[in-house]
Amino acid sequence: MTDTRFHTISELAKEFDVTTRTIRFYEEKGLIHPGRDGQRRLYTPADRVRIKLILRGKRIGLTLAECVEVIDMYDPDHNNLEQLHSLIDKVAQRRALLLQQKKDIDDMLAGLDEVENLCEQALARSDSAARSSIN
Amino acid sequence: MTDTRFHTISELAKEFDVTTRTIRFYEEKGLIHPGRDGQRRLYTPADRVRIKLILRGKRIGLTLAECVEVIDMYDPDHNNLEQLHSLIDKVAQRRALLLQQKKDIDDMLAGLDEVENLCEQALARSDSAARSSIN
DNA sequence: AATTAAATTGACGTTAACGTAAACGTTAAC
DNA sequence: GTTAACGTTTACGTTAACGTCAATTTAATT
Repeated sequence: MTDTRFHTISELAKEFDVTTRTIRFYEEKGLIHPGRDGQRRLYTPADRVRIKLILRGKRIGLTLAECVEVIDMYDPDHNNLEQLHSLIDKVAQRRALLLQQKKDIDDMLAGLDEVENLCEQALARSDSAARSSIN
Repeated sequence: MTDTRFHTISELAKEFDVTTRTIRFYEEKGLIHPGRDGQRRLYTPADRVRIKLILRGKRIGLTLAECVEVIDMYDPDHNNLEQLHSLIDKVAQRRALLLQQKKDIDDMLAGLDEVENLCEQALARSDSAARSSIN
């Protein structure tokens, strides 16, 4: 039985379709902390999840710093009341940003619908033009 | 009656909460083409809309180049069949990206819900701890 | 043992999207 | 008529997020 609890850097790079440089860069910036087997990096499932969350954040336009912010919300300091309150505030702010983004996306999707309709109409017109040119 | 059909650069900068440098930069990059009154730039409502679309695109993480791509979809070359088909393809691709982003956002929102619940539970616990410390 | 494939560190390069500063023109107000 | 307030061009600076070598080390294969 091979130990499937760890991943190599190239496995993860392939899985997430990023370069190994990218993954090492995330470590440079302190976003992940893989262990080592001698010199080589070993990534736990937890590391894998963090990378997944980072890339999800990036897909919606977060900076790496913002990704960390969001990810850190999952692992808060439960001992400090002040921090809990500021965390709640951050959650609210982030939620507002995300809802704005959803609206932006819906607006764009609606725009794309229109564009598509215009295309279809234009195609329909050129279709009938083609048919009449046969006669 | 003052002519309200045009806007100055600072009006737009204030409205959209960007710097004038930003607006001039978009012109440098060919995203907008304001007219001139002598040396001064004059922005039409159409220019204003383009800026609005650019900023909407940016909010969901598009690059300026991608913003242009999307905006150009609204103003296609209706004369060319090939271009119409490639436009339809682009619309489909963009739609897929946007739907992925919506999913990412929904996932994050769900995550934030969880975090918020954890916060509330932690607060509830410290509340009861505080109450019992009164007795 | 020698080759090959994968990983590592270090360093410099690159692109996008503006920021910032300098130096100058214009016009509205006092 | 001069001081603000606003606008313009030119140009160099900056930050984030990697890319791209180069030089080595380690591991696996033949």
